[in-house]
Amino acid sequence: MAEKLSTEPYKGVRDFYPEDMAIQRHIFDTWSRTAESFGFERYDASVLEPSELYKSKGAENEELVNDQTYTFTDRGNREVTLRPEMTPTVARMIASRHKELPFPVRWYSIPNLFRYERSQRGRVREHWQLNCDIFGAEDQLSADVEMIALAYQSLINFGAYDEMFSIRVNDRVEMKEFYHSLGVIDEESITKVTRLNDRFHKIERSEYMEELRQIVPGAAEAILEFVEKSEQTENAVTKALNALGINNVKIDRSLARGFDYYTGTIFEIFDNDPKNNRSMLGGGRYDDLTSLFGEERIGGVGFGMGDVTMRDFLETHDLIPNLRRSANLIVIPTDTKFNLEGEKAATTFRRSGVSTLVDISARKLGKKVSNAAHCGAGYLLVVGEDEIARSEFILKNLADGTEASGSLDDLAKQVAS
RNA sequence: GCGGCUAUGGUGUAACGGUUAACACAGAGGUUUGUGGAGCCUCUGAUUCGGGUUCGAUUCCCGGUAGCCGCCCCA
Repeated sequence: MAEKLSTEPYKGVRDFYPEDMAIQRHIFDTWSRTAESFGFERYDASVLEPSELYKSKGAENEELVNDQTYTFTDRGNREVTLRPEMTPTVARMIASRHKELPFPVRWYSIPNLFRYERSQRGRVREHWQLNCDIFGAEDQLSADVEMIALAYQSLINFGAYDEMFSIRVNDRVEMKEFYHSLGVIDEESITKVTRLNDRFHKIERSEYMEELRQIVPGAAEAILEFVEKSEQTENAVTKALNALGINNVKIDRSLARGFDYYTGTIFEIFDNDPKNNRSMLGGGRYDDLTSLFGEERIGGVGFGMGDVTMRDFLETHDLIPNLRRSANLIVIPTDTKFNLEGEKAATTFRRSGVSTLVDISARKLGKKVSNAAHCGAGYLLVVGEDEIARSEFILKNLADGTEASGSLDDLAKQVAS
């Protein structure tokens, strides 16, 4: 005997058994439905991209690509990366057709993304993400507000209530103006403060202040006050969201959102449940994603939300509905020698649009009936010697126990209606 | 990359260092053979791997591996 292969999936990725797939479909369906209800169009691309796409933004990115992505060399000696995020891809696609697209463009996608990292709660090596973007809108405020409203609505469409989550909004332009007003001008200090602010809710106040004083000795008190009181303030985005009836939104000056392309509004949605207190979704405004491709600058606003964090949220708040899906009709041959007659009968029902499964197992009739009832089918049809001989069948409604008899065509019409 | 915790049937759990490793669920079969989810009966099936301590290890120690939870990072 050869050495046994492991039944475990590859490190950090998941198998989707039917019960998991049902949840995954529910998440994807809800995402699509929400995005399309805002008039967004779906796009997709390959998981493979040339590595330059991710390295082009400087040495920092090169390191990121080398350490945290799946990158390999193909047989043609090209360096290839499994996409770790969707934004560069969609920027490439937009840049490629920017002359023919009717801006503003509203696009969404549900790509699978890969990152080479140690997995932990809420983070695995392959995940799916709803990505929504509005490109090239002149009215930036409206685009920002619509984007956040879409994110909000998707959670509502999962059955969430406002109290379950909170939307936190910040703005990089406003932060910069604030720092400048304090005389903090150099980029390095601003970057350090931003990075520290990102940990504001995680660390002790004293630790925060200690580090802050080291970076900006003269402005530490003012910054602390600004961050601490941010919830009591508002800006154009939060006011507009309030006007749309979205009230679980707050300014959060500690919000940082990494250090890449965001240039204006940034936002995250947090789970309010202490058991799952984490960010479920994040996004923001970027001025320029396309000049890398030699095209004019096209800005936009977008967000991404992951399937893993979404599922954690739904489980935490008990928002996963009963998703059991079985065939609507189970055909039960009384003996395996009638299985093919059963398949024949099933064909009639399937052609009428009734999902139909033939129980071709060797179990006894009583067991088959039990199973049909157990798996949640709506109807069952027994196919045995008498029925075949007379071409007349009995259809049983499992919900109320009633029976109807007739030809297969008649019964199929009845179930279909 | 760093740290902590865990590892027993398919799943979830139990077992003072001492008989045949227990229980529940799931699965298979039966309940006298053509009709309901129950009940009852039966069966299948496990100590992650490699060392060590011991008369004896699921239990204690060391290491590997894997998983989980943090840190770093977060696209």
